[in-house]
Amino acid sequence: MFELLKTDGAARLGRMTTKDGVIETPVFMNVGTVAAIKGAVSSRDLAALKCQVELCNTYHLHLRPGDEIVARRGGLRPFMGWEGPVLTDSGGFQVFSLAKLRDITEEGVTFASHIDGRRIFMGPEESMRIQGNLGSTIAMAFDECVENPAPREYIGMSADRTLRWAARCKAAVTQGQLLFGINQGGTYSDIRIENAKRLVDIGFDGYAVGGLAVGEEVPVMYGILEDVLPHLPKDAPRYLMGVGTPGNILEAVARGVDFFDCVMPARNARHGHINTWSGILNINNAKYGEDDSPLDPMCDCPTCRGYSRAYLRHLKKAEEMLYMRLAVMHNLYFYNTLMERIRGMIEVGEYGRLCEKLLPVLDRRI
RNA sequence: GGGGAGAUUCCCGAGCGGCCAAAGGGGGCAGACUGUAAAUCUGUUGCAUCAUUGCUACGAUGGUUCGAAUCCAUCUCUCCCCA
Repeated sequence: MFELLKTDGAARLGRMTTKDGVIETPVFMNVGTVAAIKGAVSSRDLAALKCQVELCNTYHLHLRPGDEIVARRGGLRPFMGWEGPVLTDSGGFQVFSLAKLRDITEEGVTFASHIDGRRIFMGPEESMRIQGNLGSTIAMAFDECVENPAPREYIGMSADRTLRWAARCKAAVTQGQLLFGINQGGTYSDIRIENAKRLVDIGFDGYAVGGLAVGEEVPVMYGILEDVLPHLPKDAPRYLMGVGTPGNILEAVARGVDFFDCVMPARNARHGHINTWSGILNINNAKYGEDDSPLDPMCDCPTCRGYSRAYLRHLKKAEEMLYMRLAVMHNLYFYNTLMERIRGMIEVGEYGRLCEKLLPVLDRRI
């Protein structure tokens, strides 16, 4: 299962062994919500991008193509041609992102499908059944992700309900699937801590911190991590959901997080923001029109090995889909390489030095 | 040769006496994006100025008017129809 190999301060080097493959942590999971990385990047490409885990979404795949269709193809992994581990998000984030299209009760959430408006009910049992059909390596508990800031009494009520849902998820999870519980509690540390303790009492294969990076200030997020992580078992992986920028990841690893996922590298790439080891480059900018250097001279991803900024900018301006593919591949490679460097530096006990070097640089605009 | 239509800001295109530096697109420039309803969204786009404001602009020139992109005259150029 999960082995903690080494620590460097609060930063952890770990290894999670699953039936679908080994995950070296800290890890960044590459987001393919509908069983596809947006930007025409295939599961085959992912291996060349040092991806370890692909993340897919329960809600989206339940709507289309339908989880039973996926189940009949043997699950997500054979369906999308990815041989490594898959984590499925439970649909809890859609309780937040589709807030205008849903209604919550103790039993679960009724969504108006964003595709055709038809009513979809999803509660803990439904989410577990769907994730079982999807055949993911790791299933996530069905939770309510609440925007920040939110009134204390709502957060308290919601976190309690999410906890009851977590217990129902544990009872309903498909045999052979790993299940991570999700800590909630908004920006209120006492609610978070109490919630974390009770989550640990139920017992999960891993623990996620959810409901962060949804409106609160970044230092508040770091504070919550400092308060909550010490209450989670050391021998279980911790997953900070939906985070974040390279700087966010460095800071969170320094506080003891092992798993990450985020749409940023793919979405930002599609929109022109390119991660480099000197900061964020916006390929839309006119100054790159005749720049013959690669996106990042320090990068050896397939994009940087073959194409110039001038060409990428042209493809972007011409709205050629090749732009997206090349840019998304670069950013994912960057994130996965960042995680590799993080692991390497924890291993040699120099994680602090890596942070000193990279933190002032990676999230800055160039 | 005869008859008709038109020339607007980088482009297309609306406006047809004052509320016009002039709608709306496009393009350009810039910004946002954190468990993806996102190949999306926002701002900006004559010059000068912090701003008030000033200057230059609706093919050209002249005119009518307190006031013209809008009305009149002439000119230049485009397009369509008939011979």
